[in-house]
Amino acid sequence: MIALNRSLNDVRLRATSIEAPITRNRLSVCSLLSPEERQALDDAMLPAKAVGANKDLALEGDDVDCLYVVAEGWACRYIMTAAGGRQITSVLIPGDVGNLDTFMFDRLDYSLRTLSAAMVVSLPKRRARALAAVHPGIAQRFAALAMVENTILSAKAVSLGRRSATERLAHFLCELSVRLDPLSDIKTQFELPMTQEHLGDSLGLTSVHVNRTLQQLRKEGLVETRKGTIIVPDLGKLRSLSGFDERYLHVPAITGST
Amino acid sequence: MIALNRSLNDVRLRATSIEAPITRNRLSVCSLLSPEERQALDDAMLPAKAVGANKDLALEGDDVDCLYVVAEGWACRYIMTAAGGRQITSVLIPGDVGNLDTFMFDRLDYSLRTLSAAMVVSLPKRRARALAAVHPGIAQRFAALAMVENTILSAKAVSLGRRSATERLAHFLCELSVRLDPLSDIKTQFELPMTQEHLGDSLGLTSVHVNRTLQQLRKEGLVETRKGTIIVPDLGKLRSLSGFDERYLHVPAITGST
DNA sequence: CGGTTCGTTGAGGCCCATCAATCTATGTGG
DNA sequence: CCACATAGATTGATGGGCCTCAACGAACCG
Repeated sequence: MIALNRSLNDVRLRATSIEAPITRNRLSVCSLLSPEERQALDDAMLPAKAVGANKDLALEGDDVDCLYVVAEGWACRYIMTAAGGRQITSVLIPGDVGNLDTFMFDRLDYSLRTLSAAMVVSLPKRRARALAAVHPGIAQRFAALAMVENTILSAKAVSLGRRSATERLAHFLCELSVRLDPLSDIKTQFELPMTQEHLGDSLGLTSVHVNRTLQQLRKEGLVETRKGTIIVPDLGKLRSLSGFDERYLHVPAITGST
Repeated sequence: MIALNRSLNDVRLRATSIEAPITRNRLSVCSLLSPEERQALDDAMLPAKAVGANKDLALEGDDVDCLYVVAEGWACRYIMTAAGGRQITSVLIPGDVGNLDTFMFDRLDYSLRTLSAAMVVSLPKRRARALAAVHPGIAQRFAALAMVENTILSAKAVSLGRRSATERLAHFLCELSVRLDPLSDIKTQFELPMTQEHLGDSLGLTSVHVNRTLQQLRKEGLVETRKGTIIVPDLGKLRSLSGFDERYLHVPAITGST
């Protein structure tokens, strides 16, 4: 079972054939939904669209009428300050819903942008609301996803508020290692389609300091980087360095696995 | 202990009308719920309990079986880092649900503590889930509250990641001025039952630097402080200084007002 | 009065930002 | 194939915002 789910490549291959149902979305892929609810959600999704890297899907202030699901590739939510600073508030990986809150609100409070080339699936807000009004399980699914985002945002607040640059970066990598492969906690290597500037905008640092911090981690043998992929030789060390505790991600509750 | 007794008396005076329904909670007080849904939620609430200031209601790692609603007084969620740092991830004001995510998860990812003396109402998790499984409106209400918390957490990430100490403090005060009185945006004075250390733990600063930052704001005539109350002579200036835009709080969507 | 909590002030230092230059990899057009 | 452009990674020098440590003041209460 774990072995089946371990390979992301399988899923990605299937997702590229647009005819196949979109399997990588955290809205409907959940054993907690009834089969009818899952089917209803999948039926409401519009066909996937290909988007290039560093493209804004929507801008802060927009009235968006669709939920965007990142089926493939990475994206992010970001907010600009008056002074021109950029803060990435969420990094979105395959399966994530980019603008969950559009389910409730009209105005977008952040901008939505791809980090890498991506496939994006749209779910019309009206249909999502209509489904949630009929199926309590779907409404609860929205609540569940919102609550996980809540814990991730809380963890980010802890990092931004109270952790050093090294700890922040290490913690972020630990978080990704779990989110990218929820069912195996031995994900010690993964592609990271983010520039050091992206990392800085996510971690509240400058790209220059991200660079130096990465060097520090490399020097201590905690990470290796090769052309956009991250290798973590000793996940345990990285976790203890950053105080990472994966339980806040609530993988069982979200995947529906035991 | 002594301070506790005094505070308890204080609260009891106001709370003597315990027979009356708990009106100050953002779960059921919402015109978007049907009258039956609202009634069902209110009926599920347990009687309010008085709690002193700086008391932990629950600790990180606890398996909590109730949702705690802060009916009166202030509270917060906080997370300790391995190094001993404290980060307040959310400040809870009257009406807020302290642990919304307990609706979905068993383990608490943060500690829950009062800031001032408070009245706390409990809603058993099982009853909340049972209600949500039957009433889609209630499930959506949980989703809506979680999504507002997400926008507040995102704004906090922006502050922690990209704003100076002065901007952070100013932004936080602007946020409170709206949250404390959603229906009038002219709330230029309010009680703030937080020490400078509390503020520091919320803003990712030390209490010493909060002190200096407050002095700065006072010197510029942007805030006045009197015994636990904050006065904002010119809300517009404070807002533009901190880049505050109240729309992210989505007051209309949450209160159900137009 | 003495204890405690909270606010205030000062001196010194570090982490990270800022500014700027260089290097590398990749891609592009002639 | 080379000249050139561009994006991203790297390095150095310098400075500042905030932390740390420490002491003192103020308010409150037993």
